[in-house]
Amino acid sequence: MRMQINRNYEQSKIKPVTAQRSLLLSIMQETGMHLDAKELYRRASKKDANISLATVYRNLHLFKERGLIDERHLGQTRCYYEMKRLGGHQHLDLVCQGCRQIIEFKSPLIRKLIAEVQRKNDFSVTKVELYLEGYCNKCKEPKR
Amino acid sequence: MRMQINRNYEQSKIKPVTAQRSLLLSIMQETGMHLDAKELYRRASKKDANISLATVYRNLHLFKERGLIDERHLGQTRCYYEMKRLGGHQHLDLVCQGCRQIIEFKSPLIRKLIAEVQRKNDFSVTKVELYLEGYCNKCKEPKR
DNA sequence: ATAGGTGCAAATGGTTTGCGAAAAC
DNA sequence: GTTTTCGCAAACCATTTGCACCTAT
Repeated sequence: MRMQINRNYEQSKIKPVTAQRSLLLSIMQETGMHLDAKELYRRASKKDANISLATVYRNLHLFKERGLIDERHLGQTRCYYEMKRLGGHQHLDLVCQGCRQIIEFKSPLIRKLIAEVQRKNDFSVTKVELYLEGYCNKCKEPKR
Repeated sequence: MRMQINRNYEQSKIKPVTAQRSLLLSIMQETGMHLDAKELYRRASKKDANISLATVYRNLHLFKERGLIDERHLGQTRCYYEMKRLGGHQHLDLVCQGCRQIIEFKSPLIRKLIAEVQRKNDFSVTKVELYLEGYCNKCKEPKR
């Protein structure tokens, strides 16, 4: 099966350019939000009905390793992925237990906290995962 | 199978007192650190060779629901559990990618950050999961 | 030509669940 | 005696992997 190949990631560190990789990256770029593997697979399948979930997983690992995307867990058993942002991409995710929306929260305190950890514990940070669960303003009134 | 029952959790909100529940809670209390279900099961099996992993899982859910323990993910597919601490138990976990140890880090910045979220986003926080991955002072010099 | 990627189906690992036997109250 | 839990094995779900085939370079 031969496909149109979008080479707009050629300058990146991804070695062999394949149709599947182009497709996956362009979906992630357009989407600009957290996607899990299944959802990415669902969206990719609309353009390439033969793409397999294994390919999605393999390439997510590759993209992560090459620093193109970030992985977050957000308290789920599955993982979420999103394109890496430039600059201060440190943020806190607020996961609403009512509507399941994910709200991003940025604050200078996050950078300060990370700096404090590095200094006080001599710990060199490579990955930041910060999230809170609770109820957003629309979903207040928790069940109990 | 009849066992000695430790009733020291009778005042808690756990409805029927069973030998398995007493055992599991006492192990968690003695241990005072992050345990995953398998490790808790391993330790419980030494005292009660017949206890099943399903019972461990079911009771971990129960304890969590009743507010006796906290659950954390720490970037793993499995979950870790620990007894709930009194007062400002908010902390950040540092997960070392070298030796896999988990270091707890406390800072007033954490409370400030959470307060800021509640105020600025009108988000009512019910669960806090904060962790960083990286290399501890002994494991510095990441592989690449 | 060849290193490496892909699809498929099977394997894995943590967690959950249906069910009949047994314990708690 | 009734309600709930327990142990077992099977089911689940996200993810990973072995393998034969195919593609990019």
